[in-house]
Amino acid sequence: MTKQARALATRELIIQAAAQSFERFGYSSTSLSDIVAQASVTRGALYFHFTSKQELASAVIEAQHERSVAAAKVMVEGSEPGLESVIRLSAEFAEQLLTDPVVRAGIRLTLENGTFEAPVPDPYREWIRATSELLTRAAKNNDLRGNLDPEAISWYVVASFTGVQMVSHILSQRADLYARLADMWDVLLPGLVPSRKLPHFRGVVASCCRDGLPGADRPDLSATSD
Amino acid sequence: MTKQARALATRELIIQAAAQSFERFGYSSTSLSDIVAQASVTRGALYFHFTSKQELASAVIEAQHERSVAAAKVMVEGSEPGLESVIRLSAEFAEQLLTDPVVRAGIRLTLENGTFEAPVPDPYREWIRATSELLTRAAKNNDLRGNLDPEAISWYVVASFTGVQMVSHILSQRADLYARLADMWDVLLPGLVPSRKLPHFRGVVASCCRDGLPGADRPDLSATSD
Amino acid sequence: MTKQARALATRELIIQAAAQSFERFGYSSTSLSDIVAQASVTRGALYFHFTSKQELASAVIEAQHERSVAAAKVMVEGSEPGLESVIRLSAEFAEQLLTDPVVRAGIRLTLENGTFEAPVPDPYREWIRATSELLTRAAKNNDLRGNLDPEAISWYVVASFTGVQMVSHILSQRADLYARLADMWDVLLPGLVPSRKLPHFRGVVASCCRDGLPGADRPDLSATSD
Amino acid sequence: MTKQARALATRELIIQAAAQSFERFGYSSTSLSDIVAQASVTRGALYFHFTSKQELASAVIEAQHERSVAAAKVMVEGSEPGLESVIRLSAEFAEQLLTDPVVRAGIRLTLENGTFEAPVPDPYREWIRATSELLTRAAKNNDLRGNLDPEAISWYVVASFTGVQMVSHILSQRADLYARLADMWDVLLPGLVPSRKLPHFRGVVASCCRDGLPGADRPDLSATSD
DNA sequence: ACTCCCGGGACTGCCCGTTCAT
DNA sequence: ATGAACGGGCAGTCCCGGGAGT
Repeated sequence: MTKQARALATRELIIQAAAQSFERFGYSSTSLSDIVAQASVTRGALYFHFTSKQELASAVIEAQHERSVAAAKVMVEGSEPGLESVIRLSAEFAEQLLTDPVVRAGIRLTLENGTFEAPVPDPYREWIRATSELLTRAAKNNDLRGNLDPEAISWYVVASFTGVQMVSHILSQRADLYARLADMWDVLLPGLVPSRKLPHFRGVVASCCRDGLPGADRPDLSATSD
Repeated sequence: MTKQARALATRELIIQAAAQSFERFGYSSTSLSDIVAQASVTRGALYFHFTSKQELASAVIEAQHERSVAAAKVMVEGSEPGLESVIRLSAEFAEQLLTDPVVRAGIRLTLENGTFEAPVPDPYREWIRATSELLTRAAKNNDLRGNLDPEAISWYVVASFTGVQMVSHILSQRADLYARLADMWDVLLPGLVPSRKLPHFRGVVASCCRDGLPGADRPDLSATSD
Repeated sequence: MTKQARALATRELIIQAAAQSFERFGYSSTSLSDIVAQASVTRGALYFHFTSKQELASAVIEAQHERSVAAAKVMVEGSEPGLESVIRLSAEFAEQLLTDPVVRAGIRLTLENGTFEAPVPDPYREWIRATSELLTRAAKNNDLRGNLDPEAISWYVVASFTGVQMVSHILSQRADLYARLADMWDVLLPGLVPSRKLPHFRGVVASCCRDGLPGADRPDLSATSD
Repeated sequence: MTKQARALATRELIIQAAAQSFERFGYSSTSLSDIVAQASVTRGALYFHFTSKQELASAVIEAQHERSVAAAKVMVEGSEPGLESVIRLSAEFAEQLLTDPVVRAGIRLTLENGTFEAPVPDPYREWIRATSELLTRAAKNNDLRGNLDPEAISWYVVASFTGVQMVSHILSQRADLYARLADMWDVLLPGLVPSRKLPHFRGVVASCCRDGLPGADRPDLSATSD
């Protein structure tokens, strides 16, 4: 029992260390030496828990997958009105990205997908599905303008969030993620909700995404990039 | 002269071959062996034109950068109203992504950025700047709802396009890119333009993004990913 | 008692499994993982019985050694005329090779000897000695032509059998071993025994080595080897 | 040209070094580090000439194969009577084994065959074929007793030589190889040739195999092996 | 001016034989 | 007799120069 607990801890330690390296360097630029050094374990220990680098990467992805869909599940099973949930969910993902290296690594690994031949679970389908569910609920609640297709919007909301997060990553290491997320909803909401409910949802966005964060300025465009 | 022409052709050939490999495998999983095999040149030839793998990757990025900003420049220097230009520009980028391996490779390499220590030009700032320019023009033209900040919208439009392109890549190898891009504008436009002009811009989107494309269906969400 | 019996059974099981791997892959290409998988025991169990891979290999060799000298001992202590015994002994060895993986593994490990620094018992001296003993008896029985040196013949008979067995192994996986062994005696006997006794010994060979075996054809030489 | 000569020399150097290690340790106990150290070349040089350890081993085997069949070919194409050629051939092989590490390594690698999945050329078929050719000639020359089957004898002669060489290797590191080879023919000839020609062939054997060699004594059997 | 053969090392991912606490 | 961890070493192969050749 004690043994197994310790083994599990080691396993978790390795995943954490791997996540940090994968996040920084990507899959193939990360060497197992990096990981074992980070985790302060020996190669043998690593090999005991994961028989290949590939398997280790998959474990990281799986861990991220779990956490992400867990957050979505909480929302879907909750009783909050649909659109509020979607907004909160986007903020929740933002927080995961900012606080959890495993999530960041998982996202990066998923995007580098081409490297893997083995099909790894990609979270995008799940996110779109969850969002779709919530937006359907919102439509029943009359929180969505008529003539909008919940499925099309769901796909786009997920893609949009993905882009916001990535560009924020590239241009500011995600320092301005919350602010950019708020901008995203500012632009989106008027097209999504009936005018009379706009103030309400603006409030929801404000409560989720504007918790007195630093780095809210958009990047200075006058600086050339090279 | 003949020699130099031939040399230039070889250089271009190598860049093409490199782009194809970089696109598929990413920077560090691509070996120079892959590239020389693809291009049917010897290692020596490659080494003559590019003194390192790093430099070769930079050349690919630079080539993509050139093509992308060239497209933007055409729009900025054109006389077409601002918002139309932004829409057309997004379609133009979509086409580049679908037809030009160098562009796809450049995008991927830019995203993998962490791998490089050398600063490579990132195109996002340029795109945001160009978009901002165009949207300011649109505002003067009264094509934008009042109270909208062109800068915030520009940032978001670029990020949004990035996300659309990436998620389309992940879920359908970009087969449905045009359709998803049209969906994006469908969601965005109502929040951006005065109601009376909405039909007009819907038409612009339709003319750019709906050229009878296959693969327009959104992915089947009922299929689990693993 | 029960415990010890079980322990002994485990030990034997491991030796069997090890023999099968050693026979197929040789000493150093065989991994302990192979063996523990084959034997369905844990690494720990293996290390309880044998403190090193080396020792395990030695145990296999020892087991083979035992069985081989046991057969020889039976003959030496028996009362059958000398040359008959030698012939029967060769057939007995052939059967051991065909039926007992431990014997095959032991032979292979002995030949790879260079790998070991520790001196392992080699059975060749014993076999030569036993044969020598039996042939001396045959000489006293006037079954050997005059002027033959029993020692020289013994050495050669053992070497000859070794070669027959090995070439049969290489060219037919030992499928034609009995037939080739009969051929060997066919060639040897005329030089060894007085002419008048030749028919008798031919009969002995026939009774030992021609039990209606398949695969008796010599290999097709017209087929090139590559 | 100069370059190519240098390259060829390097290649040969590597094969020599590999042969020495393979001979001593066998295929899988030999590490590439051993070989590059022996040859004083870098791994890069080795990798340029041979893309895998397997391929290097095959090159060694091939080199040995060449030399062995070359010797056989000389005999087959010569005009000497058949049986004399066979005897001389056996002596020639003995000399190759004693003087040429590549031959010794090739033999060892061929025997360890099980390790390789790729079919490597085995020389045994060729040797049997050549011997068969020569013995058929001998039969026509009335140097063979009637009723003997040249094919059966050929197979056996090759196997017998193999065994002699191996047991000599095991028991004396081949120090007594010539002497044991002479013993072999001493035992074999009476059964092979007509009595009246026996003295002649005894002379042939003597001229080939008794060049004043050390280590001619048979091993001391009284010493136990462990 | 340009191409390429040949070689140089430094890693990488893998996996092996072993031990220690339980 | 087990599960977990230990290090070291394996084969492979990568990215890169230097010098001859065209």
